[in-house]
Amino acid sequence: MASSSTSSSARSSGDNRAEARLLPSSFYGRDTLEVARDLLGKILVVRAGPGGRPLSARIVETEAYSGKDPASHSCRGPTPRCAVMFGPPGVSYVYFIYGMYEMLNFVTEAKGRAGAVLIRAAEPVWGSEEGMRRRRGGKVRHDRELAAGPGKLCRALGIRMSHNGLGLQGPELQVFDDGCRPAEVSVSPRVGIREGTDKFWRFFIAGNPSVSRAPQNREARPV
DNA sequence: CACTAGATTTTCT
DNA sequence: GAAAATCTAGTGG
Repeated sequence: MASSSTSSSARSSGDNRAEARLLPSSFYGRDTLEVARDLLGKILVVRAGPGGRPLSARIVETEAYSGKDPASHSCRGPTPRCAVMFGPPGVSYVYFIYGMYEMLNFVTEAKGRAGAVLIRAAEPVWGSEEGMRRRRGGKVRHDRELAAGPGKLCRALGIRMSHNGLGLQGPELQVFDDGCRPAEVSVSPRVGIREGTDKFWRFFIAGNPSVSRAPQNREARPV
């Protein structure tokens, strides 16, 4: 592998035409709904540690959670679990749920305002054979299913509670813009919540095979 | 295809 | 003590 890990460029997929640009923290310090939509098509890179082999995947499905919305962990103020949502943007928020699964979020909004985007699904770009498939237990038929859901995504990429509060500028976590723009974006109610179901705050790339198969897909509409 | 139950732990009431 | 921003395997039509 070539040197210069300090460069903001990165070869990500088989598409080397465009030079990938590391997203600055100002990208995240905006309205949560805008960040959730704009994250579609971006490349997430996860490194297990210094010298660890990177895994990368293109984000294809997100959800917005912010402020006092009853569906958001932030709705009752900065509890120990969700305190990071109130901190500076461009940081990871990882929490554990259902006794089994980690969930990966990116903190949004200016410091002091609570917001986060749940990364619900991604399309493997690099490392699916060596890393992701092994982490998923080897019983996944197609690459497109490796990270087609928030729990699956964390399993495939090796995201654990130790990733909570890490900056998205690296070295463990990075998000790149490689110039790709989703052809068509759809919205729907968020998945797995009981309150706030009236809001269409789930975003996904229409027709992408790595989008999770959620009941909400029936209610989806183009944006 | 639709629906159900079970796994299993952190957080808050 | 109950619910939770989930997934899988199983049943039945």
